[in-house]
This record gives sequence, C-alpha cells and structure tokens, in this order.
Amino acid sequence: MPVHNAEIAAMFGQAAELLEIKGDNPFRTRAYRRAARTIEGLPKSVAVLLKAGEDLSELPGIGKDLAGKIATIVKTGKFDLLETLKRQLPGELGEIASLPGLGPKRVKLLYDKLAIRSVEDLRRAVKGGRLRELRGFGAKSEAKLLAALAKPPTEKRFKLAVAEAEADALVNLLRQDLGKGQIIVAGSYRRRRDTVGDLDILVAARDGAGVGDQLTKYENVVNVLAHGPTRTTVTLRSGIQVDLRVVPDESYGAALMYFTGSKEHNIALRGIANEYGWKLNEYGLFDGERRIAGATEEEIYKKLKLAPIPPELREDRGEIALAKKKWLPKLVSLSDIRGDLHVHSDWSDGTVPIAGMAAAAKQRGYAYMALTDHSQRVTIAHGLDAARLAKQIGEIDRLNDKLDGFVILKGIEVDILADGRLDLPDRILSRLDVVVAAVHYKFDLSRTAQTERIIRAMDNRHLSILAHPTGRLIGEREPYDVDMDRVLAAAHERGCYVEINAEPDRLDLTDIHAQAAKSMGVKVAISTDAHSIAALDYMRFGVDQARRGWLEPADILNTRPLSALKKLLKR
DNA sequence: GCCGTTTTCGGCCCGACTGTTTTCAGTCG
Repeated sequence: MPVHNAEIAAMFGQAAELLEIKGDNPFRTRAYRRAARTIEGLPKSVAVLLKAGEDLSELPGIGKDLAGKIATIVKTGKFDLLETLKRQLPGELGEIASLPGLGPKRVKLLYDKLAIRSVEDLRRAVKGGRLRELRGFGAKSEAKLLAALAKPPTEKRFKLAVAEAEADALVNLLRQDLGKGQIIVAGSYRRRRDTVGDLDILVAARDGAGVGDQLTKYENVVNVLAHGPTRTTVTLRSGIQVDLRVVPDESYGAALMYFTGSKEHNIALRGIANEYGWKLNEYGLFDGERRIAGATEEEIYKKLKLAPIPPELREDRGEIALAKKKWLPKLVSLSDIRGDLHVHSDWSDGTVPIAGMAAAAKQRGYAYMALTDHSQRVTIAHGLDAARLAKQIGEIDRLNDKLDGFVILKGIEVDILADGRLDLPDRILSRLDVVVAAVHYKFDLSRTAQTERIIRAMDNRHLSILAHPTGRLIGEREPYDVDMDRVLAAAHERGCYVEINAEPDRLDLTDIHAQAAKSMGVKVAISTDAHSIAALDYMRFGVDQARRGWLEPADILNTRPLSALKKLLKR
C-alpha cells in the first residue's frame, strides 16, 4: 500500500506541532511545516517520483535530511521522529492547541503544570477553576475557553460562491461611507481558492476607525472578536469570520499584498526584501526608515525584481522562482472561453429547453455549446436511451439550421458503469460530436478498482472528456478514491481530456490535479454542467480553478475556435 | 531543518491585538 502525499504531509504537520509545543527550535518547526506544504502541493506522488529516481532534495524546502526521511516513510510507512514525539507528549495536544487563545506555549504550560493531555482534561480543569492558578491565565481566558469548549467546532471553510455572496453584501454596505476610499476583499477569496476560511477586507481611507465601527454594527454580526483602530475582527451569523484592516493610501499595495497572502508567499517575499537589506511589511517596502514602494503591488514586485504575480498563483509553489526569471504563465481568463462543453436541458434533469440554453450561451459570447444530457442509467434524471438520443440529435440538427454564428454540438453525459463500460451503445455514441463520461454511482470502490473502471471507460474511443473526475461535493461528499496520476497518464495515452467542473460545489479537477494534467500534457475542458441558464455563469469559478492550476489558454479545449476544437475531439 | 549574486555558518517575516501585566509574552494572521 503506497503512502500518499497527504499522509506524509500530515505526519510532518503533526511533528511540527509537537516540536513547537516541546519548545524546539522554531525554524526547525517551520522547516517541517514548509516541507509538508510542498509535499501536499506536488502534482505527483512522492512514491512515483522516488521510483523514477528523482532527487527530492531539489524540491523547495526539502533538503538532504527530509528527503531521506520521506524515502524512509515511503519505504516503511514509519516516521521515527513522530513516534518519539508522541511518546514524549502523549494525548491530543494538537486539538487543544487549536482552541482559540491557546498556542504551543500555553499548551505546554497546561501540560506541565496541570497534566492536561486532552480536551476533556482541559474542560475539567477550567470548570474546577484551576487555570487561574497559572501565570498568564485570568478570568477572561477562563471565560473564553469555557465558551469555546461549550459549542461544537463550527464549519471551518466556506464555498467560494457562498463567501462571494456574503462579501458582496458587506462590501456594498461599507462602501457607502467610504467616499473616495478603496475597498477590496483580499485573502484566499482574492486568490480564488475553492473554499474560503474567512473574509479579509482591506480599506484604504482617512477615517479608518469609522469603517471598523461600521462593521461592528452590521446587522449580521454576532460576535466582535477584536476591534482596534486599524484592525477589526467579527463573526457573522453564517459563521464566517471577517477581518477588516484599514491602511493609508500610500500603503494600499503593500497591505493588499500582505492581506492577499498566501502567508507562505508573503514570507518568501519578505525574505527576498531582506536579501536586499530592506524590510517588507503591510505598510510598504522600506530601506531603513524610507518607504521605497507601497502604493501598488506592481511597484513592490518591481523593486524586488519580480514579474507581478497574479493572486491565484501566490501559494509559494514555485511562482516566485518563475517571477524572478519573468517566466510566469499567461493564465487563461474568462474572455478566452469560446464555449461550454457540458450543458443539460429539460430532456433530462435540466430546467430549460435546448433552444433556451443555446440562446443563453450565445448571449454570453460563446460560439458553441455541447448539449450533454444524462444517459439512461440515471433514471431519476430522466436519462436518455439510444432512441431518445437519436431523436435529440435530429432536434439539434433542426435547431442548428436556424442558428446563425452559433453551433450546438451533439453530446451526452454518459454514465461510466461499474465495470467501466459506457451506458449507451457505440453505434449511437459514434454519431455525437462530444462524449462526456462520468461516474455517478458506486463511489466506494477500492482505489485500484475505481481507477481501472475509469481507465477502462477511456478505452472506448468515443469518450472525449472525463467529467468531474473525482466526484467530490465540497463539504458534503469526499472525492472517490482514484489514482489521478494513472488516470491522467491513461488519458494522455488515449488522447482524451479531463474536465474542470465549474459548478461551485464540485470544482474538480482541483487546482493541483489541473496542474498535474498540464504537466502530463492532458488538455482540460472548463465546463459548467449547467442545469439552468443562471448556472452558465459558473464558468468564472471554473476559470478561477484553472488559473490556480497554472493553466494557459492553450491548455484548455474550449478556448479553441470550433474548427480546431472539432479536430481535437477526433480520436 | 533549509539555504546561499553578502554567506557552507548564521541567519531564518512582521506587526496588531489581547490579557495580564506594570513592561510584555503569547497568539494570530
């Protein structure tokens, strides 16, 4: 059983946590965290890399020592350091440290003085009034912890589309009193991550305190966590946390950069500033006392001799090295998209007739749209059998005759059956322009079986695009267990493509898998899977995800004009 | 533990806010 990247990353993360509580060298702790992130963000599994003879110490943040430890973990599944640490500090210390107001130092204090090893131990100690005996703990700490222990942990991250709705409402409200001031939502929202942990709102205005006050009075605020002259933190009814930061105009770019993150990207930039003998913080880039840049992000990147880095790339996954050489990818944007290759109509479970979807797609500036209703197995969605599909083909021919400057491609979202066969016979699939294929049941197959099922489906030369390749529903359903390395390799061999499903609940391929597809030479379709006209506008979320995966227009199927697309769809 | 157009040793991002202090450590982002 090979060890997955996520498992190795988790081991390093746990080790970092325990080292921190132990009070070990903080930079050593950081090295483990950084290595964990690097491994988590790799487009290929380290097991595969090692087998190919790659030198892991070439990876950022991984040196000789950690490369050796990784090799050992892959080989034996064991990580000695972590085992030792767990023996030295038994219990659920990581969980305790995740409570608000408790960090490594105080967890260590609790452990040493009160022998607190679990959340339950902590609960008893707080209720018994024993925390107050400790230096640094007082009535407020006690109350805060009691409150945190009383309620179940709230959901940690929100879907991007949900966060967007909250952000729009809030920004509109705060903008009213801002006059000429600027306001923008930064953080992972601006980096367009598929989920957002909190909303980081940045304001450049004279009267900063006023905006903060305004926020604390917002009707959806249920809790004010902090409120100072330049920084305010609140929780909204929905559970999402909002951090508001106010800066002067001359610091806007620096603050935007700082607040956009990622944290790791910022740390790397500050390191570069140090190399020049400068200091970078949220107020600007400083040479001693003198501010040498800060009003815009561009001027700061320029001073640091870096090409400006789009927010979607700021994850410290190699973008800084490329920015140094001015080799950053030219990311795909919404305006590059010429059509939608996964759209439903009321023939299956869509809500709109074919003509209506086509008109709406055309209105969005597209040149084509593939109609891909469900196939017969999905009875609940009124999936099409061969006879109805044949009828639909005729209908599309008639519609196309009437359309000018727009083409409806004939397609299907055909089910991949449990054994890897497709849900409709070849004789009808051969009459289509696009065959999108997807798994809709039997999610619980073993990794090997699921992977082979999908690869077998791709053996069918009619299959064009593998839709929502991991089947995840963010926050609701885990992705099914599939070896994406093998799937992408198989897609490359067979000349088929994979989808980024732009539906905000799905957004798979993930950014990392999208990057893997690119690295393996597999082109990607960005498709909405729209079941209604409004859902056609989800395209932008798919483009966001593609940008996070470093994809350029040439990596995307549906940036092509129709003639070029048709050539690519032939196998 | 990593890393190098100052360096193979000696650095490693930086500031706001809180709570408990009486000058600051710890947490957080």
